[in-house]
Amino acid sequence: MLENWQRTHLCGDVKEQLSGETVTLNGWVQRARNLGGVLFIWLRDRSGIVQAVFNTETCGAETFAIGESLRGEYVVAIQGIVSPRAEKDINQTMETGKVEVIVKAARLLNAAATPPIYIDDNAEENETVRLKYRYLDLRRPSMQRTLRMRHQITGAIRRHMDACGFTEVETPILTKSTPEGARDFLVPSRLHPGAFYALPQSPQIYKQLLMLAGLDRYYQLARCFRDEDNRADRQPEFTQLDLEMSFVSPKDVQAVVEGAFRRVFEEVMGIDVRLPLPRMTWRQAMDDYGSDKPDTRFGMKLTDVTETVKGCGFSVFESAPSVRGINAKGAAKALSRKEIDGLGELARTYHAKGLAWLTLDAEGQVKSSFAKFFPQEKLAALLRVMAIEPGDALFFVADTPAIACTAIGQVRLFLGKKFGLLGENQYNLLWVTEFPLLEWDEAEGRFAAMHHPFTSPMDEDAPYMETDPGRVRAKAYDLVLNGIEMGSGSIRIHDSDLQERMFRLLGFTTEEAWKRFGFLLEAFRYGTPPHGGFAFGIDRLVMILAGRDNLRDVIAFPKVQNASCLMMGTPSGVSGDQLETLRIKALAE
RNA sequence: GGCCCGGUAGUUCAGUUGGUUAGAAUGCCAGCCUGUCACGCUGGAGGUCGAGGGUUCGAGCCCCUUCCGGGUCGCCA
Repeated sequence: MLENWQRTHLCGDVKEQLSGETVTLNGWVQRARNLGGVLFIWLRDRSGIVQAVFNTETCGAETFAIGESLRGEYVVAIQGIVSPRAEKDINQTMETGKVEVIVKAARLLNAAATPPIYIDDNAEENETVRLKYRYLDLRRPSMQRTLRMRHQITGAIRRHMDACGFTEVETPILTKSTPEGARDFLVPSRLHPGAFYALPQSPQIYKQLLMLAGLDRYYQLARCFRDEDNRADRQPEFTQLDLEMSFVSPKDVQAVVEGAFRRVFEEVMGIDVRLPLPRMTWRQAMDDYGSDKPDTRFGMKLTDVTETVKGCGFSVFESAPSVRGINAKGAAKALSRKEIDGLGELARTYHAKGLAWLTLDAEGQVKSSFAKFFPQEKLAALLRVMAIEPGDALFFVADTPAIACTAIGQVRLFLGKKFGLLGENQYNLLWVTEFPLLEWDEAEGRFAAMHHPFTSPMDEDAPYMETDPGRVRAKAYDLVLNGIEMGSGSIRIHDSDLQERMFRLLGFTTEEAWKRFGFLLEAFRYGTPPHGGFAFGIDRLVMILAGRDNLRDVIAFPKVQNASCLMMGTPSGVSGDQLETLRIKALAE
């Protein structure tokens, strides 16, 4: 079909070195400028854009007529001679701007309807339009760069895992619904009317069984599915690096994961990551940053002033189990009263009842929402603990420890962003360790696994599982990058008795546990090696490294917030025949 | 499920206190033009103001409902 029209070069590679050579190029018309007797066509392919010149004197009337017919996004092949441009005609803004291709012959490979969006990185089309015509949107150079970067990242990871002796194993997409965790996507079974497969939320159980099977080191770039509400950083289907290792302690798993990150940063970003990464316990992260995924690119750490404000006479502080504060250095002047009110709104979003504030201006004048309730010496003590200096602004939240930490932590993040404390090209990776094994589920009235029900308690805490479950820490660890949770892992329970104790803690009877996970408990009896692993989100990593702020930009064909695909119209209804085959009609009646 | 923001030519937007035939830019179509590079000039076509209902003499604008898109809380082991 292409015959002699197959390209000899890519558009972006047409530079001065090729001057005088005859080249054949294939690509899309980026823009056509017709000046009458001469016309300029910008030709684009994945490598870049180059200018082609049609001139009646150099290409003949027939070829010129083809050139005149060209419109945006037409697919063409051109043959011509690479020619340096005259000094005055050089386009400095173009990679290939010192040359152009003097067209000798051209062939229209395919016409194109007028595209709804212009293919350009500077275009500002609404995302709805972009997603409906995703295949056009992906023609934009920035989108192609991002997808190539994603490929580089997964490539670096695969090379690292290979070098570490891991075996990639594919686990089923059609799997079994699990009771804990997120909502499952279900697939009806034709051969078993009324029964359903579930799409995997993660290959968790399979990878543990692979350890039992003696694979020793497994990994997979696994597609995972969760039927929950979406966010800028949450899609219903996503990809994670999933890995599991036998005969290991947390530091062995962390070493492999760290190595993967170092390799990615080195190969893709040219950044040297120093190992081992910093560690921080969950307790310390919550106390200092008010988050289990601390952004350590700036300080403004939290201070626990619960003790300091005892007996201060301000009932809001005194009646709360915990009072946490931050000192925004030098922010007193920069924050208007309206902005401070806005911070209060922010704190309320995270369930704080309010935000107490105090500013000290350069003249030593105090303004505050609460100081008037304080006796002089108590206020002085508080300001001393907060290390206040003229120009500083203090903020406090009084509530349960969890709410106080989270709310003031969010105020901290907001202020960090506002005052430009988040380094542009700074990447702070760290481990958060010693997570609690359980968290209290208010709605269910029982403890729930913080990580998942196969997570091992720390040896020294295991004795308290029955007597004081809330204090038990887990052999669980998260990797955090710039305040975003990249992934989490743990050492698993490999002992059937301990696993049964865990299920009991989560409110399963032995019978229920066996019904749900019988195959796993059964398997554990046949010589399970101690094992542990990790999983981290590829999409989020690409998002951060590509400098994007939502996942849709790093996924070729993403879903929108309500989990539909604007391009294909997914999900969609199906025919009555299909429903009948699956017995779904019968089920509904 | 809650809260917040948005929806007007293909696209990006403007549209005053509710007042004549809803505008601009760009894109598109046609004509002219031999060195443009966001080419230029002339002309033209292009609208269910997301949808439905209401208030009003009169609604793009006010009210209600609803759909769609975004952000977020809950949720996401």
